[in-house]
Amino acid sequence: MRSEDIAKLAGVSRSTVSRVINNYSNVPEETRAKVLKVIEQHQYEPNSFARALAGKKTDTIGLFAISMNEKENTTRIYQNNYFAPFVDAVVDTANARGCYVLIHTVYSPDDFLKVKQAFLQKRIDGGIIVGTQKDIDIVREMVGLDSPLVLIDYDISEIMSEHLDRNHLAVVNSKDYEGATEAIEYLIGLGHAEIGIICGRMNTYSGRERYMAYEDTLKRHGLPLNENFILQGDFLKETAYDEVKKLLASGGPLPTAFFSSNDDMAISAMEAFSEQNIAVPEEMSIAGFDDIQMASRIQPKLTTVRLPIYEMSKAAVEKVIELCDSQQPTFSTISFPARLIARDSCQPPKQ
Amino acid sequence: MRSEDIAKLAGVSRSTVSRVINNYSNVPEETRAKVLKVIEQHQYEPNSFARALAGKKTDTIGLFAISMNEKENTTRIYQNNYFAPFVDAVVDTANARGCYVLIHTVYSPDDFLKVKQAFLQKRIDGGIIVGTQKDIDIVREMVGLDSPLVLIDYDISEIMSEHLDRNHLAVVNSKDYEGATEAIEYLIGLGHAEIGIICGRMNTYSGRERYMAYEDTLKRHGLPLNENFILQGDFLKETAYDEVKKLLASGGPLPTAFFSSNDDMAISAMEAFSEQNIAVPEEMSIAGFDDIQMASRIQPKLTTVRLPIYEMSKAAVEKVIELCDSQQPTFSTISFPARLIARDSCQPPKQ
DNA sequence: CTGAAAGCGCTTACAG
DNA sequence: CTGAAAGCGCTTACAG
Repeated sequence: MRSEDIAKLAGVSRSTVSRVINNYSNVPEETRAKVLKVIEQHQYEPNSFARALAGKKTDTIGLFAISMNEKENTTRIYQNNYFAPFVDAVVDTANARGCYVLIHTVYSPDDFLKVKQAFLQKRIDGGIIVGTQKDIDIVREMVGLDSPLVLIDYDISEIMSEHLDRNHLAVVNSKDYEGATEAIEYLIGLGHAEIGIICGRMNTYSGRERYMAYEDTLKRHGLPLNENFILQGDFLKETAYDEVKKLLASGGPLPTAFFSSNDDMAISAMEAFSEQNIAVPEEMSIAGFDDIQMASRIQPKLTTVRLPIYEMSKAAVEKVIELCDSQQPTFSTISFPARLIARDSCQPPKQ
Repeated sequence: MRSEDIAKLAGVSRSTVSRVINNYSNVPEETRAKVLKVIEQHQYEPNSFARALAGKKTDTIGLFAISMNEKENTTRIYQNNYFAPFVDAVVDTANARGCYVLIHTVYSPDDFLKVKQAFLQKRIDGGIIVGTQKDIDIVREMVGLDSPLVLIDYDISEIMSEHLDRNHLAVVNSKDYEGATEAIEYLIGLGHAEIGIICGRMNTYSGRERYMAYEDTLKRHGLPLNENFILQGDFLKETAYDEVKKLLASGGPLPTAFFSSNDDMAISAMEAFSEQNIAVPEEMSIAGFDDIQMASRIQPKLTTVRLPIYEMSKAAVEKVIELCDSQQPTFSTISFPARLIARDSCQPPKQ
């Protein structure tokens, strides 16, 4: 069934059929009704490719999740507790706005070709990239494609200094620095003076921000920065588990609290401690970041920093759509607060 | 940049450009190289819509997650521990096969229009539907669209009796009945005689299968079926929590073990019990179904039935692609085993 | 081996 | 208000 067929059946031309489909105002109500009736009777839907070819939008946005450093065969991306809610929220919002979403994951630099193709082949009106690593070259390349693009979680100052701030681009961030600061000050307020950190991947924006907040806050409070208490994680639970075990095995002194750069690692750390009979929170306080679903379902319930993922995703979707609609290349950026959710995994240090 | 431009630059016709893009054999190596060079220089990618219009495939498959009974504003679909891994695995497999995936969620019957449109508008070559409820009318309608379609988790006998088994259709299931049977027999083997169940949504195939396994197995072993121990759940954690609390509040006798139709509910039940100081597994054994990520990270680690989601998803993707490629309408079905993973949440009943 | 031409199914000036 | 026509960017018989 093509518009031609509908036209014949309704006794009009394809032009008219097209006009009613596209809601042109200059179609008499009677004609419109006649055409609409035939369309409904036959469940006609215009071929989306033909429409797109003829200049309409695709009504599809791309969602690309970058997860370069994930190890093979371990947690994949949607089981990744960080990405899953973004995917969830983006699809949700986009669907509600009548957009389809094309999803692609990127595990290696080669996979990037696919996301470039999605743009170049005109499969999508615009795209959202989440989880970009610190790699201004890739960002430059993507921005160079000159399609509406929204980056979730990327260092704005880097974009500014590279003068990438005047294309069809928007950046949506969360205030990780402030959120992490709040968590650490909470720990300090509880009386902790020896605070360790499990780092995230330092080549991501959030990984660095969360770490910097840790370092700055300790310094500001005149607290020692003990190298042994700075565990090199990568956001993955296995690594955090191993690092904690290693610290424990070393037999050296322990901090009284740990701030973990994400919940997944915080929970592994809890496991590692409890296996060594170090009670959380009695003997060791742990705070996480992200507030993943599991955080409130384990024992003790995890104190963490909540990321406003839904709001961020929604903003990202609205931004791409806005960029698709507007002619003027604009650059914009928006940052959402991340706030502490105090639960049961932290308490004052033992005397 | 269009094929026309490439053609000019390479000194050939569009036809030839198209031939090299589509890997026709009758292009001399020299010509091919010349064209390829220009293509690469300009990062040219053929417009996917034009290709599709001209008869090529879209190289896109649809993934539709149906979640009709989810309550508003509560767990959305990708945070849904059942769907997330399917999405993960499907995207993964499809991407690896060079396919894009178009995702859409269905929360209400109205949303179904969108999935129909995706087919009708020819946006995708074929689709995968996961989470279809027992609604043969919708299935009939989808199958009637006459596009390659794979159903994950649907009652095959229903399809057979409706004679829907000769279209571009495939069904991918897991052996929930056998898996649930294994779990219940394990409980029985441990010595439990009073076994309760937390039901899933009975309008889904897996909800019914898991329940039937429970009923049949108890009967086969001559064990009593106590109505009070049959909790009406719907796969959602909140409902399970409430139901367990209600049972506890009733003050009536308790079973010594519960089989929960999914892990999410099993974990809620554990919470509810522990809040009433009923120790799991000492005083109450609990077995779940799905083996979600959280199952092995909570205390006690949950005994559950593992669903081979990755294999199922992979089969689904391969099946749609196969259906897209083949001319003959075929019907096929494949069923994957689900097996018990015994962990720490079950033990023999207290004397 | 390769180009000219028709066709895929739409949309949108253009002309009336 | 509405139809004929051009055009979107490809692919693929067809003819040579």
